[in-house]
Amino acid sequence: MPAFFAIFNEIGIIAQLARSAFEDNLPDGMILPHFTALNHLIRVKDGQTPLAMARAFQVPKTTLTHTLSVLEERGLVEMRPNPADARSKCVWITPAGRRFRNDAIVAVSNLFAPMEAQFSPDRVAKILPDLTALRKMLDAARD
Amino acid sequence: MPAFFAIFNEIGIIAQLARSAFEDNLPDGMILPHFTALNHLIRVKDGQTPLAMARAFQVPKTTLTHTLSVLEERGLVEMRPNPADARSKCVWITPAGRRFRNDAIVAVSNLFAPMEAQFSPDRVAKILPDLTALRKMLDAARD
DNA sequence: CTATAATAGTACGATATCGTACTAAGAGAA
DNA sequence: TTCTCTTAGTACGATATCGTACTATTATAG
Repeated sequence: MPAFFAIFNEIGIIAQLARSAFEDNLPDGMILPHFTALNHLIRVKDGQTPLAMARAFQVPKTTLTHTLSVLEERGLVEMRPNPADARSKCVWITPAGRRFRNDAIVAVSNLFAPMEAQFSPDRVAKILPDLTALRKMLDAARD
Repeated sequence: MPAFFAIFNEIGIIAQLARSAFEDNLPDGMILPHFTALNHLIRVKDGQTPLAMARAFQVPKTTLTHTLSVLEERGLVEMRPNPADARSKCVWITPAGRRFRNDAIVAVSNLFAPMEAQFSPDRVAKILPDLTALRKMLDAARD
């Protein structure tokens, strides 16, 4: 029993610490989900629907509505009607949104840089596949 | 750059999925932090101050105040004055709190059991030290 | 001993997350 | 076409998290 318990516990703590450290490097009032949404729009593509994004992040769609409304208020994304479906919308990142995301990437690089001395990228690369397998297992278990 | 980014991203997703799955197995209205607090009081010891617990969980003390007030309302913990310091309190787990925690442990065991077929405890044990090292590094970086 | 600083906890307000219920629109069956 | 079911998004309310500011108490400097 304790094996999974221990590992998920450790992972939970790491997620919390990493998130905290990351958010300390974001401008005031911005939090991880704001960055995550913008990053997704660039890494995957923009013009997606809010629902598609909610599924990608595994959060309820009401949570996404809220996150996007914040980003829209701050001019980091733009919501346009979906030409293919009048119920729906498409989310586009703005130039300001791109700038914000790029600045955050720089900040996080500075945050991680000193860690590479203690924890080599090789070592990171070695655990990543196991974590990915773990994630896929949980994802599948979610039926 | 992408190494740490990728690993913290994966860890964040796993934490979210595991938390979700875990909370689905808790009674209505109870969430992970409620269990975490009770579990800590048993695994470490009860009679601790709220501040000591807040530090252990790396959350603001106001968050702990809220969590403990919920647990107290539900009769799962008891707050008593700290005989050594009149500003302070001590948190004691009640028999109902112990029952709740034990039930949750059983539920989570059932949740993890089917996963052991796909992800052996051996494999889990192999990544755990790396995760612990990662956690300690983040903890230290937090100055 | 007294004045000041530090500490434990809480009150309060802002924002985040999420569940339920609703509206509007699309999809499929008869 | 029309009736029904599903889907996309939002409104709303409940709870969680967290920062700031406050009170009460303790520790420390002088």
